[in-house]
Amino acid sequence: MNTLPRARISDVATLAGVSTATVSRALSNPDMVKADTRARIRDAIATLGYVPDGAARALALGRARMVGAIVPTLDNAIFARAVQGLQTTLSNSGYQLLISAHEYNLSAEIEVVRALLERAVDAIVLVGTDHAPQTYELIRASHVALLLTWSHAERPGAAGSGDADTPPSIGFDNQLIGQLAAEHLLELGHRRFGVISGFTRHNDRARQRIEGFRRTLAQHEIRLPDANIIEQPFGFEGGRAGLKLLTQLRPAPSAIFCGNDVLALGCLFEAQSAGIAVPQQLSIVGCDNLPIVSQITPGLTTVLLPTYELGERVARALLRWLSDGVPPQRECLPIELIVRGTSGPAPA
Amino acid sequence: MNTLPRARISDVATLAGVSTATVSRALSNPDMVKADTRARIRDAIATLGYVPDGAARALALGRARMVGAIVPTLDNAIFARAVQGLQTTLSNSGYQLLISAHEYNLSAEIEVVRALLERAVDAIVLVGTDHAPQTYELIRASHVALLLTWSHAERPGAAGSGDADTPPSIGFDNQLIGQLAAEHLLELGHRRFGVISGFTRHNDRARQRIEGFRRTLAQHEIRLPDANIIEQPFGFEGGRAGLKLLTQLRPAPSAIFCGNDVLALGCLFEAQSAGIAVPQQLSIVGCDNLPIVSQITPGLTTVLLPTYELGERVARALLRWLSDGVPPQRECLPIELIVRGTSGPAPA
DNA sequence: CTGAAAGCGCTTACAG
DNA sequence: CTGAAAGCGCTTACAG
Repeated sequence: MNTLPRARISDVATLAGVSTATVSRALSNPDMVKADTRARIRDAIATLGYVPDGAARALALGRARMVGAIVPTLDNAIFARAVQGLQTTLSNSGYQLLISAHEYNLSAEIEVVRALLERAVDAIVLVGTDHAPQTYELIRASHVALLLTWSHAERPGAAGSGDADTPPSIGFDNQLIGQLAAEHLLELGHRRFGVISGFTRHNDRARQRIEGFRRTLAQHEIRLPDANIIEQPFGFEGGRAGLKLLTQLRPAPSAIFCGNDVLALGCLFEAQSAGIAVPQQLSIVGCDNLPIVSQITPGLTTVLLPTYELGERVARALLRWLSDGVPPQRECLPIELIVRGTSGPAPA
Repeated sequence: MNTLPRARISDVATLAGVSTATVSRALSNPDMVKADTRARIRDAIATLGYVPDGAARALALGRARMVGAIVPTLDNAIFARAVQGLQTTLSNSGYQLLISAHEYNLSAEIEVVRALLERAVDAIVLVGTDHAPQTYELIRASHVALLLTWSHAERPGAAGSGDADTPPSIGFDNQLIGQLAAEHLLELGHRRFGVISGFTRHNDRARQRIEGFRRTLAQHEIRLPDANIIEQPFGFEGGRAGLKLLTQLRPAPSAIFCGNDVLALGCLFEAQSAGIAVPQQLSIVGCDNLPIVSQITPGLTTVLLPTYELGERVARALLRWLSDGVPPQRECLPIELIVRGTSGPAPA
């Protein structure tokens, strides 16, 4: 319609015949303004197509109503779903989400954090507890709220700081994931195990899952040799490669716990390609419960992580923190093992 | 370390014994500042942990180095991948991505656009051409750059505006997608067709794909009845429901084109559940080429859309636009049919 | 090469 | 209920 420069609050004020202060109040505290003044302002806003400038508002207010989140990648449905829950919930409360991925590169993360802080976000969400000391330092110096997710945090990274400095976290008990998988497979009579995991360096979730699996086996007097733990890049190919390596072991495992469903599916597909019958000759347990895993045949036995809900919970905790100033309690969302066709009795 | 309030540029200036102007220059035009002054400033920044305040910077500069993108959903890997390409490329040039999803709700989109404009983004990316007039109006009044993607835009939505007002677009030829599917299936001898699509209302991509499919059939004297086009929510269940409906037709189709891979997979899984042999009794063609479709058996015949690259291209076009001021040319990325196991000769 | 000062577009005590 | 004015933390002509 018009090619005039973007309208400012002063344009609205002039057109409505009031001061900018009144326009501002009409926008943020409507009941401080007389009804018909408000109406004139409303009309002026409409005819000018006025949209407030968030940068100016953020500068004056000291808060931008923006939250930054850094996830390992968007290329895994599990993170995409959590981001979706986070975004939707924030959005409903007038907060905007800034999203970045670091693709499992810890030093990339530092730059991403800096970029987020430079946008004057009010809070930052990070996945897991493994982050560079510099990451923690930058965030602390900036006084923005920091919430860790996905892990039900122990003491974070290498920061070495006291308990008072531990950022709050909302996530899953990753050790329990490994434990549930182990208990299920032990019950089925398995005694030789393998693990396919993403790289554990800089990934506390992966380490904890393995640890929970290993610890539970140990309680049943079964040792899990290091050689039986294969680390692979996330992706179907990683799962395939993992199975190839595990089948070369003597004795070969009869049951494999995979760090997530993508690896588990890769493992399953490779088994099918290689003519290994699942679950007759090999049992597989994953983690995440992606929508696809209940569609394929056989269905994947896996641990359900409510990640969309995780995103919601994180958002709500953050919103409360930002408004009340009270930091969230550590929280741990319930998870559950779902048994499907890829796990069965150990072969004789 | 410290619990002092966040450092401002004046703190840095004081510590370094210079003016704020000099600090500002050292940050944005380093070679305007003498080397040893620069060094003192660098040190001051380091000891204070200073991070510039983007809100103030954006206000002074008139640009926030932020781009807003609105996608239908993050819950489809295909959008997640494009967002990933967009985010990575923007990030490398110092731009931050603000992301929102509207979950296929056109009026939700208006609010999301407003939220983005209020954050003073420099540009907005929208998927497809079907948007509320108000969406277009809001963006125009705000003078932010608007780039349409996924579609190789015809005239957008209901705006009814002249060609000069058509926003630039970078996307795919969605009609060609349907055409490639039709040509392939015709060559295999099929004569009875069905389509499973997402809802076409407010979704020009879906409409165009069907149109391309239908038009190509028409060129071969084959009519595609409306009853043979099933609209379903995106998701495996939608694909399953679509197949159930199509198999009730008399004559039932021997070949089905699905608007995307998720629907196609749902259709395939339902065929397997129902004991329909694919491709002996039924051929299926999808669109997207998700990673999973080459892993399953039989592999899915589909049209490969380079969506990560799309995200990159969109980002680069935007970056150029924002720096040079020259709006991007309309662009259409190459696509290709990939034949796998779900399509085969028509049954006798 | 550097500094003093105005200005970016808002909000909010402070007065009235 | 409303307005004048200061201030949020930067940047950038303008002088020197």
